Amino acid sequence: MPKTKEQFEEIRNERIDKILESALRLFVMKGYDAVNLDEVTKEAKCSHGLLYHYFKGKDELYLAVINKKVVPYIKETLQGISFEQKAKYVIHDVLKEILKKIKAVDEKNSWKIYLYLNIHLQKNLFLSSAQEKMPMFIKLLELIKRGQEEGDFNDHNEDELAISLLSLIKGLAFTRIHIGYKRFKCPNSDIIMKMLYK
Amino acid sequence: MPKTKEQFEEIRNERIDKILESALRLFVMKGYDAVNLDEVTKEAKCSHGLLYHYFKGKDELYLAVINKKVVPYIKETLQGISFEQKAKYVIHDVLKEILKKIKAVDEKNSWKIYLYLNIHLQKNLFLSSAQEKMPMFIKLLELIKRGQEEGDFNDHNEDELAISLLSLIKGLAFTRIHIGYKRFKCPNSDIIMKMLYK
Amino acid sequence: MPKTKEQFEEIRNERIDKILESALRLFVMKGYDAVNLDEVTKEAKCSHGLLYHYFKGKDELYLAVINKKVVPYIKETLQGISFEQKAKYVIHDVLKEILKKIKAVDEKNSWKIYLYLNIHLQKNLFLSSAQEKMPMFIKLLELIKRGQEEGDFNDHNEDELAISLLSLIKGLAFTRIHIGYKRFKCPNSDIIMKMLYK
Amino acid sequence: MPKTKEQFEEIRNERIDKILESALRLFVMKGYDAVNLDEVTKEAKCSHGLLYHYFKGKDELYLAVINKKVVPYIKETLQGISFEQKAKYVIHDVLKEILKKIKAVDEKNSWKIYLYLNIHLQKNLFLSSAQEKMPMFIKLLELIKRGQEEGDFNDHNEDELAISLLSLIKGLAFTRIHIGYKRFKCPNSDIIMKMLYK
DNA sequence: GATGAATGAGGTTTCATTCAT
DNA sequence: GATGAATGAAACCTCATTCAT
Repeated sequence: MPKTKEQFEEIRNERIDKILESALRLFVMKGYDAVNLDEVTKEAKCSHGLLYHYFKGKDELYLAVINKKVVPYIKETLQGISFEQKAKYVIHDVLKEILKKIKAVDEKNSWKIYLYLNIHLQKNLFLSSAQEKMPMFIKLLELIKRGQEEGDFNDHNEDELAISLLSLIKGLAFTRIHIGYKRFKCPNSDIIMKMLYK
Repeated sequence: MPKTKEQFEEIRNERIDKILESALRLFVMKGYDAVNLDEVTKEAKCSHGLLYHYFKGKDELYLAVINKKVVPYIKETLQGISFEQKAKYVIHDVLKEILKKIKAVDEKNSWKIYLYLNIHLQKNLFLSSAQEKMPMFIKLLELIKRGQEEGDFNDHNEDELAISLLSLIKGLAFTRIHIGYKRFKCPNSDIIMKMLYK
Repeated sequence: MPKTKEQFEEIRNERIDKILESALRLFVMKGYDAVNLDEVTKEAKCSHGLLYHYFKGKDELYLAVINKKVVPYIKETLQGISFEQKAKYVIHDVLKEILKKIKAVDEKNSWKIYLYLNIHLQKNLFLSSAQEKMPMFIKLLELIKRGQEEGDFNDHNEDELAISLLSLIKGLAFTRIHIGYKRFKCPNSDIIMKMLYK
Repeated sequence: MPKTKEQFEEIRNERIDKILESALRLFVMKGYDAVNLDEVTKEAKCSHGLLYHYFKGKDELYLAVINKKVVPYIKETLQGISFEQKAKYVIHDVLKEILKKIKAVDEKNSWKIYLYLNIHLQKNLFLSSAQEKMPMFIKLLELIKRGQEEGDFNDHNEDELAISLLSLIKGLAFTRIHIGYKRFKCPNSDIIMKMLYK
């Protein structure tokens, strides 16, 4: 009995997902250049041919990881947060949500956060053009300004504050990944918020 | 008559230094794997042969950059600081010294700081064994504990605080490098110290 | 639809065999170090990449030549010989069989014999550990001892006799190879057996 | 006080000798291609420059080893032998002399014999033309013929006998070198002479 | 859709040789 | 005579990518 269209579709998607997951892990752990596609195919248990069937090349695979895995994850993570509240609550909520993910036993959370911030803090690679970057950064700047106007945050330059915050989180994700679950002590969100408060 | 030992020594050192400087820049800007030795030799204006005359290979070149350029620079940077004072002053002094370097027009400062922290926060590469790591981290832990005992710092877990601090600084150096001198707004050390204070 | 396993297997084996044959010839004619893989690939009409697809490196290629080409050949050559007879007949049979091969027009025979004895008489290279050596030597010792007990062989030290015999044969193969088919006068097996007889 | 001409001469010769000795050992142990001149200079404790001051290159160094070390040694070894006696006595004397050297504790003896025979049995290298080869071989052929006429040797083809003899000796030297002094059991010259006798 | 053989450009490394002093 | 720094061609090896089936 031949498979239905849906079944084919499903197999297809599973295969693509396997490749993306393997690629995600490896890109995070070793960095773009150190990854070789042999490892990816081995981990995803597929042939070179198939990988190239789905992705035009290494670059596009990387982009696909970002667009299919990382960005949706970040959106989902932040989707429950109300941006109507006072700025300090918004930022605190975002921070708590992200730290919760970083602390999670499942490392994948940290991978995605790390990759996301890595892209947003880097002026770089081939993807620079393909990727409209910094939306998160812009949003954060607005929130900080609002927080200052609302009288909650200190008067340091807003750029400084935003960069500090993002750098810190990226650093934490990086450290979480490379130091392992057990040895990693995640700072409380309150510690971090102190940077912003008056 | 052969050249004197001193003459050889001097030629040697100059050439080695040139190579190390080039390598330092490239390792920081592109990461270990993305660097190819052609670039290094081109930048250092020497042949492949010479590079291999002085360094056994890419690995060893990287290690030499760390040991000859980065570690001494960090030591020098911190050497004026008195560790006799109260812990909060020590840490603040260290922080100020490091931020001053990161803010400097000369990018090299940030390179070295970035590489140093990268190694110390990474459970890593081939150098893991060759390198007794984490001495800075250990020292920082002690200082934080002392600061807590002296009643200046909050009671958050000291590991958390240390990792946060180092991650933040590394992130700043990274951002400074990749975002360029002019666009980079370095946070004031007071902002950062807030993470520690009660 | 992918190629069947059998098809792949066949392509693979043909190509591998071509490479091994080229490598065998070159290793014998020039020695391990003088061979460069360019020659091998040119002779086997394949790319560098393919060679490395099948063999991890030069070392492994050499080992594969031994294990896939030389050892089986020796086994096959000696397989018809009955080891039940008196020792002097066994050795004489082995000798005749080997000399027949060395005298053959097709040089490949001498290559394999030469390489085999080269390995067995050398306390050597990288393969020392990977290779359980000297089994032929051990066997030969036993046969010589038996021949002495049977009253056919002289009473010289059995080690001396074995080494002489193998050295001689290796020398003949070497000479056959480097002096060419026509100029080579292979000694009669009777001449050689005289070394052993009373 | 300046050195005299003779003193300079002596230093010079000592230096050259050191280089030749190192080269000899390495050429024998590793083969021409596997030797690199760095090893030679290291072993001879001299600079690259000096080596090239005395020898035009690797080829010439090899030739110098042959002409300055190997050939004189062989001549010296055989010089006491009377060629007036019956052929069988001449050959036996030569054989005894050579085996005595191969058995000697000092490995150098075997090195030189091995290299000498290697050249004479090989149709080869760059030196083929530079080197009038085979004089020993020619001489041996004459002796064998004479021995046959004198009724002592068997009637096997004289070429066969000569090649067997030289191959055997070369094989022994090779084995002696690579198997070590202690494990090597040198065959008695009588064993070998049996190949020739009626 | 799927396979893995095959390619070749380009990276890393080695080493005979030259050279200024 | 003597040094060792310097060169560059050529070796070894890797890996993104293509291709026939």
